[in-house]
Amino acid sequence: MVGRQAIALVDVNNFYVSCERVFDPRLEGRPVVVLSNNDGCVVARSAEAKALGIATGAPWFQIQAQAKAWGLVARSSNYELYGDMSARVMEVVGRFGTWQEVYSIDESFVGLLGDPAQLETCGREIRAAVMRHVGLPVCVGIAQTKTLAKFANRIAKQNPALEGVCSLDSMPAGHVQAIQERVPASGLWGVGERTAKRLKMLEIQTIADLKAADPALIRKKFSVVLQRTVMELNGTECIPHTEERVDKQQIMFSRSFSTPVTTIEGMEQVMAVYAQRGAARLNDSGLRASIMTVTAGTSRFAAGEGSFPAATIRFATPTQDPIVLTRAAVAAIGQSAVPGASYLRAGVMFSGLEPLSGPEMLDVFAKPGGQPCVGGVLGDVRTKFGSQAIGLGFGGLAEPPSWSMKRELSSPKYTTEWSDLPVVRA
DNA sequence: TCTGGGGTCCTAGGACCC
DNA sequence: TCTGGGGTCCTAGGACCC
Repeated sequence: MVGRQAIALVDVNNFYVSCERVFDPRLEGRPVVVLSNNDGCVVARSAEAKALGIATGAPWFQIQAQAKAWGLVARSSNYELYGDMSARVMEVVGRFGTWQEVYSIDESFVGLLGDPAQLETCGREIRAAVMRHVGLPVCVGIAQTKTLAKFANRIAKQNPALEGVCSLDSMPAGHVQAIQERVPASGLWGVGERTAKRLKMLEIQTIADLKAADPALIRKKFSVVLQRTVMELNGTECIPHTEERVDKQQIMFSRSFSTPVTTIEGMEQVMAVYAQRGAARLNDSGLRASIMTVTAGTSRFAAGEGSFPAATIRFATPTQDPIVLTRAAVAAIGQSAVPGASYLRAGVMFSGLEPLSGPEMLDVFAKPGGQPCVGGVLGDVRTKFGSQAIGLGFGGLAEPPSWSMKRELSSPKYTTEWSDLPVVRA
């Protein structure tokens, strides 16, 4: 048989934890968790931590007390490290595919070609290559559609005997069927809690049940999204692969604070900083925005109504100018925030995006051949001298303000800061 | 005291037009 | 007084994902 098409889903096992382990082998074999921003809750767990019964999303303050007794190690999330490791994994995996779609920070779909035996061999080669070049463990699921590749990947993860690779076509059909009859539909990519509950009312409980359901009925009662899932389960490709990332629709910068902000002036400071962080993202993406939404919120867990102000600003001329955006964001939050409310988070969101084009703005900061704008210059300075090197108003403070994010347990930026390069002694 | 941040896609409904 | 079909564009909200 020549050239049968298949799709592989390659993802890194416990990605954040595995990244930490590459640079700190003492973490090997120990329970390890990685925490969200502000060291709030658990976002990644090692197998040992899962075995302890620690759930994703578990608040750190609730498990911290037992950490010592468990020998549990916690790390703050270090997105610079993970982002850089991700790029390395994607590059290696991409070498094996006829196409590649990067789906998330630790997953990509790749197109493979071959008979079932070749496909499985290829999966093993991908796994070995990523381990050799990047030092991270991956699992590979191979099948005819994305939905099935995801499912195969799950089988690979849950059956150590498969050694990280599951090619659905190499498995006995009865075996696959048996698993599908056992696993609830909610274990499937694209089927969440809500949908699973509604499916149950139609006596559709397992993946096998869903696979056998009438696609037309599913579309009528649910959506075309779920109909596609049903068809993909039956081997018909319905979810297109997009090699090039489609243009972004929106760009956000949103964060919780380490301590509440209760004054209007305080929120104006926050917005001054956040608008600049958002503007920097716009600049990095080569985009400008015609709509900016600023939001803030009190704790979702506090008693009472809470306050969730939101204001939308439209710009007659799309912009990415941090001065314009900061000024507008500060004014908007000043008008919509409630004095005395105990705000815990804020964000800015940009939409109505379009590419920066043409040097229509005459600017003293213009650089030859580049985009002439303040945002670009600020970006260059940050790249060269560090992210805290320059900013406007409160965004230029060298010492972070009191409400800034807490990241007490962070590992060094091993691969992206010269000063954090690991030292090896022989 | 403490509870993440960033996205995508789809649908329904309203405004407006011919 | 009752009463059209068809279309576009935009927005809000739901559901899901990692």
